Amino acid sequence: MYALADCNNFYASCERVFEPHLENKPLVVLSNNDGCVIARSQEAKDLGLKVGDPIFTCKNTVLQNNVIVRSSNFSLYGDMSRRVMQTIRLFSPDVEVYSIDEAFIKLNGLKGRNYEEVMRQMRAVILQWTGIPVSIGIGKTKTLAKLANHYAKQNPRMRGVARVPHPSGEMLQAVEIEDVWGIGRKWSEKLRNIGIKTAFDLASMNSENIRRSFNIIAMKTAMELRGHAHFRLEQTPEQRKTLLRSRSFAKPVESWQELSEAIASHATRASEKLRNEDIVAKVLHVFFHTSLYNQADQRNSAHATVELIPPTNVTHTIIKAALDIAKPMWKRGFKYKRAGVQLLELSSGTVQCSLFDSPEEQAKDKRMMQLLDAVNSNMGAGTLHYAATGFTKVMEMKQLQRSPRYTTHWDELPKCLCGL
DNA sequence: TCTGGGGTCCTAGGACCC
DNA sequence: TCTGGGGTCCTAGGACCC
Repeated sequence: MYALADCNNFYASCERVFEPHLENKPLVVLSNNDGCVIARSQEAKDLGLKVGDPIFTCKNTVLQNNVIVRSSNFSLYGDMSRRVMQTIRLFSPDVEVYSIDEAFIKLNGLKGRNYEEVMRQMRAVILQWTGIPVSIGIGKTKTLAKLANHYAKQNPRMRGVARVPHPSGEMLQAVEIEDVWGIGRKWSEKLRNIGIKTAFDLASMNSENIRRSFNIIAMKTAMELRGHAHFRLEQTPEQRKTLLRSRSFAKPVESWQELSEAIASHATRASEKLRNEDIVAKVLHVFFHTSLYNQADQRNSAHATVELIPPTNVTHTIIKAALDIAKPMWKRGFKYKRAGVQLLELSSGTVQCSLFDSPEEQAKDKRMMQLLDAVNSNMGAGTLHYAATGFTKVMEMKQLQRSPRYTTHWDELPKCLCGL
């Protein structure tokens, strides 16, 4: 048996933990640079605000309903997530952290006990210790646990915990096809066209037909709905295959100076991430482009790939390689809106050196990176950085409404929540 | 005026091998 | 008109997830 614990309106709930006066009010959290809605409180959902809506198109709804608007505060969300996950681990050792606000839990260790009861208890503890409300779904497969979770959220009378019953027909009929885990917009549309409208309908479909019309994942999803497990709990995450660092600019960028600083910054962040995971990259991809909403003659998109020989995670090596391939692609006169650096063919362990590599140089680079990481870890990110990342603040985000980083910065600790 | 930032997997088709 | 039978690797595009 599996359970899925999913935090309710996670980012909005995090904002509320330290600002209880936001309870029961419509609240949205925006993407980087305050562009789009990425999270909503229930009240904001009820007003029809959608994830992905550009905030400037929602102006009327926001003003008329006094919707509270917050910039994203990932330091806070990441730390709150860690606390929730830690609490979950006290109830079962078999936990897969599936996303920042969700975890699958294998319930086998709880045999003989009433699963719903234990999960209700866990839910209460998480709420008490972290202030975050969660919903929990229980089922024979991960897909069914997801489905039960969705059902719990839709039906307040479940008080946050639902379990797929035997027989499962009624609950499966109550869940729309697009709400099934693994069935997205395109497939839902296609399925609806052939009369498949609910989870129950999909579970009743012939497996081979599903595989032919969609793919093997869709087929496995249908089988999971019938109670046959195909997706396992993945506790030790597989080594990542790619790593991307990119961002839109708060203000469009025209000069090579600013663009190069942005690319160097992304290269820096990506390299740090590599070292953090003790892996190296063999392939580097750099891209930048103007706004997708520009007129055709004002659009420009550039990307290039280069092999890193030997594979590396050294910041200055990656910055140099990135700038070397980016420079010839930059065109004067375009307003660039986004840039990024992607690393591929990642691997861990020993690296095959090439004939002309110098082990002495590599050892030196390694010591330098260790020192760099140690300083930045002790004294704050960016304390020590490469000049190539610049001083123009091109990477600074527009974040007008960010709440304090209550739990991760000494200067921003909450001083008093009790009104004294 | 203003439109996020990450990931994974599967499939088809083409190029190549014997 | 007829035109072998197996493989692998790579890439682009499209689907999905949060």
